[in-house]
Amino acid sequence: MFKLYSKGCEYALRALTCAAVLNENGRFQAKDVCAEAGIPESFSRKTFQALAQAGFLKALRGPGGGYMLMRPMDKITLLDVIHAVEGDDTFDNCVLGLPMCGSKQPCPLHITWKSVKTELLTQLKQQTLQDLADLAPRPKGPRRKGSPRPPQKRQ
Amino acid sequence: MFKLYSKGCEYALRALTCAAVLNENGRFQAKDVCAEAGIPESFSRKTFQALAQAGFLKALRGPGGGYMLMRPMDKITLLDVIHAVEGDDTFDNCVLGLPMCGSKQPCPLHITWKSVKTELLTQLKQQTLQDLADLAPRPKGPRRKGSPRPPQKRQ
DNA sequence: CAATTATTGGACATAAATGTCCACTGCTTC
DNA sequence: GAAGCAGTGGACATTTATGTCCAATAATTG
Repeated sequence: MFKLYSKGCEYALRALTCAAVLNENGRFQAKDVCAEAGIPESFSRKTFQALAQAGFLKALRGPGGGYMLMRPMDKITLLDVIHAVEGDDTFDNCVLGLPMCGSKQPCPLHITWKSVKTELLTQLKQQTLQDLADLAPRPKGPRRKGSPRPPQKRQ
Repeated sequence: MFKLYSKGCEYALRALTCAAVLNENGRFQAKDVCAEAGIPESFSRKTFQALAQAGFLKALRGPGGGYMLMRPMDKITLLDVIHAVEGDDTFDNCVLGLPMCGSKQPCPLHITWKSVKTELLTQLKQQTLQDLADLAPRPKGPRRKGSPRPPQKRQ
């Protein structure tokens, strides 16, 4: 039962990957992006809240609201998202579940796992949301006819 | 919520790591090894069953019974154990949870994850149970005064 | 101010992982 | 064959992860 991250985090990455597709200026609504990504809306909203509280998204309430990316997509790494959703210590625990495991008292798997983890973290720090969006399949035609209700005072 | 493998698999590795300590000839009993490894016995027994069915352990019932390693410890890799407990496809699923993801239609994270996974699998194939046992802290003195009931016809 | 819209956060529901228990089978010994 | 030992497998209990719902909040529009 290997898992790189939780479902919530998986949904966050999928949502943000296609958020760029929906709107060029980094704005999107939960409902739209969840439908686009094919992920459960009610559950994914929780993750958006976490991302908002972590400062990667700004929540805008009311008509024409939604979420706004606080940084350009190429300035948000995958590790940023993972840490925001999972906590900063996701990759810190001992693989064998030994509480005393550390550099002083390494578990038998410590060194092995450390080297693999280094490679993993390097990759997750290099790749950004922009990279994901660029690789994502482009939509065939225009997704929707303009914003469903164009904001007027905002932006 | 990163997880390299399930609790059952974690317990298996911890148990087998100290199985060598308990008995030189690759024999051990569930009760002893669970106490030694500090893992829940009832639950871990299920994992032993899986390992027995996978052919890595041979179960011996009756007095003086227990489990016997079917191969020398340096011939069983960590990946062997993981596959036996988790199934052969633990590391095969798409990290973003996309069903259509594959080499033909790679998800945005496909290449990134593939390279990390290759490194991970290489390590898990190189490291054996013997390596884990060698790295495990040696017990200070004799664990127990001989077998609690030395088998006579067996071995 | 009233109505509408979109996020918020807590309560609740379900599913999956983890953990426990016990009657049973097979084996060994006497 | 009787007794006891150790693994087996199914049923059950608990915990965690995942998923849903709804009243409340904040912002926009008229």
